[in-house]
Amino acid sequence: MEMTGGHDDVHHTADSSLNESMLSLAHPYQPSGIRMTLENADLWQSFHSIGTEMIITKHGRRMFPHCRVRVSGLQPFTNYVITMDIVLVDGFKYKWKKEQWEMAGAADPHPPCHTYMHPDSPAPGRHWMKQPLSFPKLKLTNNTLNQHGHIILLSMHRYYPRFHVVQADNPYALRWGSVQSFSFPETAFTAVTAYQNPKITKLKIDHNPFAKGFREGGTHSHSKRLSNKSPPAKRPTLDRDDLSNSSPSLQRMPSTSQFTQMEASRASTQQSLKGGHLSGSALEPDPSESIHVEPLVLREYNCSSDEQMVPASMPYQPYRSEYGMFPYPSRDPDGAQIFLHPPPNSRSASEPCIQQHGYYHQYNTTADWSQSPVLSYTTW
DNA sequence: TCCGCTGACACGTTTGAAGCGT
DNA sequence: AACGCTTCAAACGTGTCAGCGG
Repeated sequence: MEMTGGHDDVHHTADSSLNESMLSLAHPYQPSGIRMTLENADLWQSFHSIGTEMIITKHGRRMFPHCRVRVSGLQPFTNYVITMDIVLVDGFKYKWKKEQWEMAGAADPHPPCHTYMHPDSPAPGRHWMKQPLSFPKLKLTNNTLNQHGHIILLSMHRYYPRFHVVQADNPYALRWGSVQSFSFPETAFTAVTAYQNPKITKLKIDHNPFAKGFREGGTHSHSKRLSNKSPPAKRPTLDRDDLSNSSPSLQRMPSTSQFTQMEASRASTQQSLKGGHLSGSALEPDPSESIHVEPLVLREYNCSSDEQMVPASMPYQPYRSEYGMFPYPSRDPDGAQIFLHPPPNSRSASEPCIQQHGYYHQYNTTADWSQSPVLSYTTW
């Protein structure tokens, strides 16, 4: 079993991969050894490189690829709750035009977002670290009246999944001092009710076993099916979680920095986007900081709740901005932000907590934890 | 007219119960 | 009786398409 004390080597490995600009932002010590790795990273990268789209339907649609992560650095015998939510990348909506996504104005008002709790929660750290955890049953919907706990998204808006590791014996006794949030830029996607990019369709058909019926015949496969009935297939036990087991992993290495460093980082990010042409999603790193599948680096802030993010290792299909500016994110307008409220008095009201690669978080301190509606939105 | 959304459709996959043998 | 394996059928999940509505 992977024990907390055994990660020093990995930390060193990752730290040695820091480039100069990142080193200048790194904090000399790390407050937490919790790390999260995206297991099916290469699959995500395949989609990310052409612009991931996720279908949302009234009754809920599963994600594909779904999120599969490995956690390490937990205390083996301490209980943790692991949750996932999906937050807006920025404050814009998009449209598919001329074979690419481009901005189509400000984002629509967003409904409250559900937080999806992993069904194993709460569980001791050794359980979480024993094997990768995935969220294959999570469904996305555009039905704001959804009563099934599906995560509500808006079509034509960009999102990314976010994971929270909370030290807690039960979901009703979360300890704010130990919340760690993780996100992966390559998991950003555009929510759609129908696929826009045919490349995405093809990639999904190639990788998703549920779509095998569409592998041949292209767009005319539907009519083909009508005349080519095949006998019922045997029942091979195919574990969808194993579809990308061989994926190289993207590792999330905690590092810390402080507010002044965040400002520098933001300035750097904005500078990298000069010219108005987006080099990628709002989560996309400066290309000069792009790291490949080697241990990745993130920037994190030493606060009660951290969000850790690593750059994607592949360029993303460019987004065309009609505004000549980087789609600077909104303040996480969905309800999920409330999940990250720190306990009262834990930080100043205006202190920004996280800003990485253009993504900017600021804690809302208008509600304290005891009043947080997160649990009422949490589903598992 | 354009564009996004919805439901029907047929197919493959998953799941769990039932049956059988050891 | 308990266990493990196989078989079967229903449920589920998928992308495509036509039609609808704003």
